[in-house]
Amino acid sequence: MPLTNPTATVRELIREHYATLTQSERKFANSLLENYPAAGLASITIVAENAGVSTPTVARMVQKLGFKGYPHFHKSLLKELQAKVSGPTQRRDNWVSDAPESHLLNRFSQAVTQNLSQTFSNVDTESFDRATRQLANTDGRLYVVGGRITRALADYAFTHFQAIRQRVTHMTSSSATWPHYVLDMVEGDTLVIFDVRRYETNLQNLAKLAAERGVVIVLITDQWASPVASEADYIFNCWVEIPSAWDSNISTMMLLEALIAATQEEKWPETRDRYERLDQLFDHTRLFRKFS
Amino acid sequence: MPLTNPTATVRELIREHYATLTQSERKFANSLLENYPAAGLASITIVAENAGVSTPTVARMVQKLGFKGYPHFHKSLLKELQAKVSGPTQRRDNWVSDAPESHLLNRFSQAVTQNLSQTFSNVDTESFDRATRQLANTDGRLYVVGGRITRALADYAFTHFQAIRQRVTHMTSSSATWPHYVLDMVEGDTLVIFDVRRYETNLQNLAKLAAERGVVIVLITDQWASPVASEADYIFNCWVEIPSAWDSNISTMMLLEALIAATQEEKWPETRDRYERLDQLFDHTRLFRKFS
DNA sequence: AAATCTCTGAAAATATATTGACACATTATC
DNA sequence: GATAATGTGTCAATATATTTTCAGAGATTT
Repeated sequence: MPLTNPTATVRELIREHYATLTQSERKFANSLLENYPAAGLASITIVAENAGVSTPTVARMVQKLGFKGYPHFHKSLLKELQAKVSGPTQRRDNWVSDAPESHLLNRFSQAVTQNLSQTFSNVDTESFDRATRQLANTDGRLYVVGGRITRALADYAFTHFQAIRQRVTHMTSSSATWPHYVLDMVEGDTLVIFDVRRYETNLQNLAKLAAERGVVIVLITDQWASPVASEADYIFNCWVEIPSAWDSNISTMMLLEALIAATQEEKWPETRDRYERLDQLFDHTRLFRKFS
Repeated sequence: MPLTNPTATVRELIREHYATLTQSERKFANSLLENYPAAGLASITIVAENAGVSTPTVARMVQKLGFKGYPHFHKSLLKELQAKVSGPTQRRDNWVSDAPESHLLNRFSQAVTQNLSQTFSNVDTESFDRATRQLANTDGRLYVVGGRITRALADYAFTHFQAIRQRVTHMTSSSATWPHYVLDMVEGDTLVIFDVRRYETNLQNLAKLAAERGVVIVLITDQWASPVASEADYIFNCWVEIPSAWDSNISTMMLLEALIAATQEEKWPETRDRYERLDQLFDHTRLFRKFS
């Protein structure tokens, strides 16, 4: 029997054919509906056993539903699951309205959306929260360092963390000077390392030296993880692939900003005070226009 | 190898072991994470094929994760799925899977998505394309400058543009030195200015001086537009509001990366050549690990 | 109550999945 | 630049899953 409706979900197919199902076939159908779709994603043997029926019963029933055999049924269920999970991601409301789909901006936005989504869903919340508390801890110094490309992110991090808390240091990207900083690192200090591919050997050495001195290391890296990971206490992976010769750091930036926002929230009363004083200083120097 | 943590989800296990995975194992890991958990619920043959690796690779990897074999891994994934579906709330969007909706990460991600979407749909494609051609034009010099916060973005832009084309200058954020640069600016040069609130008066002065000399000005600013806009030839507005005391620069970064990507595409043959030479230089200096 | 029909699961036959052994290719190391 | 180490896929063996066949158990009809 061909599929009456090739786009129907298995659930719908079962409803549709329920009347023609035999007793033990219904037993399986119920078992599947009760735990949908997981109860149909194992092997026919296991699935049958869980439903309390024999394997031929299951095989016959899926054929009744219009599938060629159990594997066909299995594949169909899987596809449904896939569609459900990737549903929101596929939603492309980020298109640039007046450009064709193939315009770079649209290709780019799609890749970026994908990356952000991946990055977000791979953050371990608990780890994030603990890292935040560590970053807010002003008992120790906070060091920030980046590589060739990520230097800019380290700089951005520095600027913001400096506004939030005291005792922040940006280690310049010239690795020759790093030992000078390490000299003063003590237990309880925090070192934020940005390292995306191509990973820099110097950063790994730095991490090792810092770890030896009891410094807590927060690593922000790409999805493949820098070798620094072996020394790091907190690791955040950012998806960075875009259709281009280099890697995107938008998700890296997002993770960084999220960390900054969380740290700020953690230290709020103190931070507000700092912001106000900073504002007064700006007013005084008249370097900036008042925002209107 | 025993399971280090028998209650960990497969996703967590992958994260935990990611550093020790080999290249093609990661290929599979990524494929699974991208379509989790569906991409791991078919047979090892199909799963491997979808990820573009061989079956033994998958088998070896799941053993690394601590499973006895592929069937064990499969069963584990299934159990997760079952637990999740039968859980209280079924709604899990793309956002952080294991965090409550009110967690900062989720609030943050929502705001960021909103900003990116706004920014994208407000880009004028034609203007974008023309700006790209301007940025790719090596007849004139390309100057990049930013403000207090956006200095980091200017730096990022500089690093990338320098890889793509010749004749790029990053004007340091110390405004005292800007007149020196202006001295050499001529018609046909390009000046990329980053200015988000609070807008800096010096940048406006700089823009005026540059515009007088016939320099094409590309402005990347926020949704309210910096006063530099009146001097600028190309204006890109980025949505920057997040629930925090400061502004987010993720959409700014995205727009910048899009411009870089487009410029690179515009000049592709030349750029590829530059990248290759850059790679050789890196190989030579051995400052970086080869990506694996 | 006998005959027939339908349903069901046991078991064999067949197809497919999984794993292990090996050889080649690639990458690190000296 | 040679050598060792590691990673990867092909292939074969083994195990497991799937389907088919078939005989017996119930239900239904005559």
